[in-house]
Amino acid sequence: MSSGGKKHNPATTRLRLLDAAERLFGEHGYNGVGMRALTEAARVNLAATAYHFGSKKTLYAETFLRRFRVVNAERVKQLATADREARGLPLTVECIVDCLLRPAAQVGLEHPAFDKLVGRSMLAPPKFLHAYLKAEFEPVVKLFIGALERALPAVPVNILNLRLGLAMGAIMMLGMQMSSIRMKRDPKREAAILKELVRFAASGLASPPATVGAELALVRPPVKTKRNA
Amino acid sequence: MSSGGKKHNPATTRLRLLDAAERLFGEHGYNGVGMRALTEAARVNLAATAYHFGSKKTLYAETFLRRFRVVNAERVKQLATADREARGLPLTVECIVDCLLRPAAQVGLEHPAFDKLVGRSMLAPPKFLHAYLKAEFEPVVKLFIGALERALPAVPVNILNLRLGLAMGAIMMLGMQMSSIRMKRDPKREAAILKELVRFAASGLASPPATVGAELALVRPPVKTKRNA
DNA sequence: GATAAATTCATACGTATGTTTTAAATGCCG
DNA sequence: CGGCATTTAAAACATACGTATGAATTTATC
Repeated sequence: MSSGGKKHNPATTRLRLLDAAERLFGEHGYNGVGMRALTEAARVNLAATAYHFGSKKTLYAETFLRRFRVVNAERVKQLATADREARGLPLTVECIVDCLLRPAAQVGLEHPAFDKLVGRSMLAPPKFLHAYLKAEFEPVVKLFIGALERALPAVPVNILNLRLGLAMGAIMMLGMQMSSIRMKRDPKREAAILKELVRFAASGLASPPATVGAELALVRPPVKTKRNA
Repeated sequence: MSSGGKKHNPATTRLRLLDAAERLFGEHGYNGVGMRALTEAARVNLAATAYHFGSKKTLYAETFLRRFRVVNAERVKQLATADREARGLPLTVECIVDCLLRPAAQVGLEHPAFDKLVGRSMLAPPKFLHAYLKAEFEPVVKLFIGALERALPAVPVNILNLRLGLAMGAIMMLGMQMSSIRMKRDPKREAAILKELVRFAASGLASPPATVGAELALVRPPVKTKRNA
């Protein structure tokens, strides 16, 4: 770059872009929003995206990571707290599921636009997102699967993996419904719905396996990585 | 149209378009596929979409309806059969859920591309799809909610509605996972996974309500229609 | 207050978008 | 044969796309 340029507010441009991206990508999908519409909604120059994020794709990825980083950190923290307070005893399934879903519900309620974005783009993320998401989620999933294994020794781990996926589908569905309803926030109602969601997911996770396990051998085929315990 | 034109095969053009649309829209989303790419993949003239479907949007909608019509018809049929064989007794939850999920799993396994399309576009369908989908799904949902009410008199109907939505999220999640795995079809394994899914969903549906019900009063706000019982 | 770095700006580039319009070419039915 | 529906190729339509450029302007540092 040469010199020069005009900065109206110090660093709000990044945030304005992220907020507009969260809302618009959630409403119309990645390919449904052009840079013109996006930058105008953010009241920002067309070239600002390239300057602050490098490309539209990177902005999209950052829109996810900004929130998921805090969600996943909170998940890990709540699970650790619960684990500490249990003093060696295995956690209940409802407790584990609560640690998993509460932080997501929290962020979803505070940012309904993000809920919509997740529902729209998380089930089938564009290929360029895979790397970002894998890095962000893998360790968290590993942690919770471990806790579930200890809480449900009777359920084979591959079935736990399958069921955890189903539970994540459920929460996305709920997020979509909630975010498209739009009403005044009501802590009592929100707590009740979260409780319902936790109950639903925990119920499914803890139910006696429907299969002997051998027939399900490959719900997920073994991922071939170098370091694969 | 003037005159002229060349017809290679009698009426395969429609089908080739629908098949290519199912695959490509599932892989890249509605806005991620251009008419040029689509018609070339279908080995069909660029103008064929306009001729047979009128527009890209209509083709997209027809891609959904072609399969959902058979899925929903099969759902209704299986529920009716089960109801007849029960001779007045209320159906079990697992049976109802089986009637709901088996036809979808069937079609999903036979057409993995459609599974992908559903997972990508069903949670947050483009606005122009709403009308089509509502007309296709509303009566079926009403039917199954009725059956669930009879099977689970202890669970308030608004909670049933919520949970049914969660269950649909779970099956979409499963469809996505399955369709992205890709392996030789294995009837035993497929049956086992369907059983797992049914178990998961039925478990969640039948669990004792976590809330007293009043606090949840408006999971879905009352839809204001003219004819609203 | 000067100098340099960071940021914003307006604009332009090349390509792709969905749709429509030409025209001619083909198969089918009566 | 004459008419009809379908398919094709080719081109044009106006608009939108994501990104790059280089200067203008603001902020930071001395």
